[in-house]
Amino acid sequence: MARPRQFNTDEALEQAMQVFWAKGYEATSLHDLIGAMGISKSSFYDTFGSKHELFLATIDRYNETVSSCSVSRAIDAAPSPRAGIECIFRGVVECMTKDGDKRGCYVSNCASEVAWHDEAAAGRIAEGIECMETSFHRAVRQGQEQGEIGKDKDPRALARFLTGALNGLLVMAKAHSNPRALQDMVRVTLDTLD
Amino acid sequence: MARPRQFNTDEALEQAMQVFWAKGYEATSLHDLIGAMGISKSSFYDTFGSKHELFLATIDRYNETVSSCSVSRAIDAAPSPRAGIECIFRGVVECMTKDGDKRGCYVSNCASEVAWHDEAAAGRIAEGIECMETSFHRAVRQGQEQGEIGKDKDPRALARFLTGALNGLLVMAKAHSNPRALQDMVRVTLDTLD
DNA sequence: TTGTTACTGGACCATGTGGTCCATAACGAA
DNA sequence: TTCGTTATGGACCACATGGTCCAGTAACAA
Repeated sequence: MARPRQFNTDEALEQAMQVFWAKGYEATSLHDLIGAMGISKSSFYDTFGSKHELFLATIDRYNETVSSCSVSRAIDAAPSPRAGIECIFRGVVECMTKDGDKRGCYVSNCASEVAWHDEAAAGRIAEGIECMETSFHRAVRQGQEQGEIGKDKDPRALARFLTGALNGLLVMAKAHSNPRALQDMVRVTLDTLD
Repeated sequence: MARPRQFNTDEALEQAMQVFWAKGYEATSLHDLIGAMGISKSSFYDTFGSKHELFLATIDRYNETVSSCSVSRAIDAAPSPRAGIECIFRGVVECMTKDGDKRGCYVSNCASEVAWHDEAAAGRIAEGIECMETSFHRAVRQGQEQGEIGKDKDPRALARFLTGALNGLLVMAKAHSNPRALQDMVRVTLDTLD
């Protein structure tokens, strides 16, 4: 063995994800990527193989680090499971209307853009979606145990519904800058938990 | 005056929309477009100005011909407003799981891909979304008058919710090929109408 | 027949595309 | 010091990109 790796692969992957997230897969060029990653073209191909392989890797990374945590973490941080769910939806509305960050959810964006052209990506995207569902499922069951979510509801169905509603909210928010429409949507969504 | 127009502008626009719909804006090249439209590059630029102007025109066209009709039409064709709403959601599930047409909704795809980079497009996309909302709003009010949708609900909020839920369903369906998840989502969505 | 117009195909443009290759440099371990 | 490895920058590739321009052709109205 000689000379250990210099640049941080994870960090480069993170930067690449940010670019894909901000611009979309097709609209992102190699130039954009190596610029953001801070590595040379040669290193790029040596380490990540191709633009497409890199892309797949970023979805994996998102699933492992962002997706699997963000929903779960929000729920764990909140005073109760139901409050956690509410917090997620209201947080999305706030984030998408107030500041400039309208990127939405990476896996949701990928689903819209590439999921049905790109089999390899589709599998990973499905994993990401299922991961959200699982987090919601856990929250719903906990909420039901604590009596703040109707016990007559099917927790799996509710989790799937919440996952879909969240994705829908993100799409709406990208077009519709009117916060009232988003707030209305969230209100009705959250009412289903009663 | 001499020689009237030969190729049908509307038809060409329709074809262009189909390509953008199938591939997305960025992934569509001029080559793709003029091939599908069946016109020469020269005519393309003479008539439509640029790829981007053409794109905007396709969104307008979608709003005028597809979007404004599809939801309204489904509702009008159904035996009752509520049945119409149900029909739309179940239709999406069937369409996205059974046959190969996973393109989803044009305006929804555009919202995800370009809405927040592209101001000009965003306005038109917002119009499209509002159009869906309006159709749902009408259906909800009619359903309430006929007693099949809870009269205690705010029809505007419900319409916005349904619009969001539909968009969410489309995103889910692109990734998730599992029909049960989609059916679950639809069931909970439709339960809000009670 | 003539004039006007709609349209085409192809040449041409600069630049960008994803991708390969390689000589060279930096560096750490043996 | 030597050797193996990691990295770089730049040359190079073929082709695609969106876009312009124009000579030529086809069709119709007057």
